[in-house]
Amino acid sequence: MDYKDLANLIFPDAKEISYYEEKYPERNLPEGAIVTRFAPSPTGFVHIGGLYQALVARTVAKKTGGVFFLRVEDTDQKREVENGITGIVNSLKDFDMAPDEGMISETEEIGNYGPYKQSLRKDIYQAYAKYLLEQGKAYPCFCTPEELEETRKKQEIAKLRTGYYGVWAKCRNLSVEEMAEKIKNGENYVIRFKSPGREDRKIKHKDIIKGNVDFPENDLDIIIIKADGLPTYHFAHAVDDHLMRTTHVIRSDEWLSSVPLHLQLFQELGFKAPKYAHISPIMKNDNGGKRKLSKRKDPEAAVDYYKKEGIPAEAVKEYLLNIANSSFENWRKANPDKEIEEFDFQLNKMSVSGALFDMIKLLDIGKTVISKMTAEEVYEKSLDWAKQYDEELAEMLKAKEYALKVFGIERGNKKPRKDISKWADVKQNIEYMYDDKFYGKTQDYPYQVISEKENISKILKLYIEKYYDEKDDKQTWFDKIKALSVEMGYAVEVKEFKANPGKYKAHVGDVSTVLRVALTSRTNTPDMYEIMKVLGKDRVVKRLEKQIEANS
RNA sequence: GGCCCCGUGGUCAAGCGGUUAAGACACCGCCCUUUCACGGCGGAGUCAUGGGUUCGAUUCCCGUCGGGGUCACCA
Repeated sequence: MDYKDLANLIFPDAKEISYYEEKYPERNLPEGAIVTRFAPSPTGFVHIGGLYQALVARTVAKKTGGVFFLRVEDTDQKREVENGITGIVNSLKDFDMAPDEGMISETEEIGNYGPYKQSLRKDIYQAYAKYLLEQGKAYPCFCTPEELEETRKKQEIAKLRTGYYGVWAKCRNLSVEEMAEKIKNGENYVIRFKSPGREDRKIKHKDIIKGNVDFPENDLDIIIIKADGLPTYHFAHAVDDHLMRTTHVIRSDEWLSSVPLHLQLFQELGFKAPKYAHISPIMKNDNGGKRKLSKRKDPEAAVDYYKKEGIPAEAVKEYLLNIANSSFENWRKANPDKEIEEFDFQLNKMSVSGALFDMIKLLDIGKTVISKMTAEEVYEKSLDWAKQYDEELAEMLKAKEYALKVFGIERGNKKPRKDISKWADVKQNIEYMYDDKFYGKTQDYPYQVISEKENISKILKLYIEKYYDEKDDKQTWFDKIKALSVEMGYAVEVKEFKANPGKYKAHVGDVSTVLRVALTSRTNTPDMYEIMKVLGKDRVVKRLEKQIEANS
């Protein structure tokens, strides 16, 4: 009995690895093309950190004419969640980041390097495990969880490194006959990798992001195939990224310390190792301390949160890209209208330490992103959002022509307004342009400097009777407000008012405020001239008259 | 605890032996022929700490402290 016989005993039906090597040949891509993947587990919603990794991975692949694929790592069936894959696929779609290859629904996939769902690749892993077994580079281990726990305790008491290595690796030195015997007796077992490493030797790793990192070699005989026949992450990573011809593994930096193991696995399997880029996680401030954004505690950790809040996907991507490469910001300033894809993203420029998540900055980017949209785009997107999350708004937006006019106010100028940072802001921003909302609310009107009732109604009355003409152009319209100010005895210029503070009680801006408040019930709105145009004469007069009445 | 990573203003960060230590968000002030917003100008605010090395350290080395990761039949 030798290793070969043992391998046959364990995996009698596994194919030769040459079969898979031929089935998944090197990719025929242009020089320098980078192949990356996003490889989440279907264990719940997509985390913002996951989206971040996916964005980075996709960006470098796109930039180099490579491939970005989605592989689902569902080797832990206990943690699996219903419709987990759908959630992942949809989240990527929401951010316009659909993969070139991989899963596209719960059961379907595209691409020639699949299956892209690990639970469907059992045969492949077993073929490679068999390959290692044949060479004596792997062995079955019969230790029970209880035994493992016991050795761990012993190690702890003796203040030794915990784990399955050296003298603690009991099954490592079983004879082939003993192993075969136990298997035939029906004992449960897993397959372990027989590590050739030594803890007292160093291994050098050059990470694209972290730079040079030296570790002790791995000497742990880690499990590669679990009792259920499925591989562990480490083994699946080596086999899959080799067969799928991944060139760059971009993943969260919690994997950094597994690099010695992974490199060893690639080596012993006879694979060429990919390049690694370990991304620092996105953090959050927690009572003065930093911690990773947590799925349980932080709603903003879930990518769906941004969708619900109506923060444009584009803004989230820009924000993330900004964390990834801070030069993005300057590039964006210089190229306000270019597509994100045109930015020359540099993997090696990514920060080595984790960034604190900054919602305020994100919302600021949201404002800029939305300010650049046309009225039509704003309309479509806020309607899409409203249909899902705000019925009332959806109802308001039914009258498309009118909504377009409202969204068109001060839009498209060289200096567009930036007052909407997310779709959830839209309603309160346009509410007063809708009569049922405007009249439906009882509220104290925030008149400011000019607050005496008689003056207010006098201004409004005068304006309607003497000055207001719907056909005026903007200059005439404003000249009339000035004339009204003069007639009321207020300063016609703010400058003049400031120069002679004792001389006037108020100025033209205060008169405008009275009109604005009467017309919209608020003190800050976009350009009043445009608002009045959109409202139209009848509605303007009606609103003003109502205030005259209220102030008489 | 072992191993590994990190530490520039409130936040994201450029800089990598000699700089008035960029820029962005936030904050404050001023300006911009109506408010708000935008925009412009200006302001406050930073190299964790102690030792080296050096003519000179934010930049290099070591220690300390602080933060993070990892040590599963989870990924």
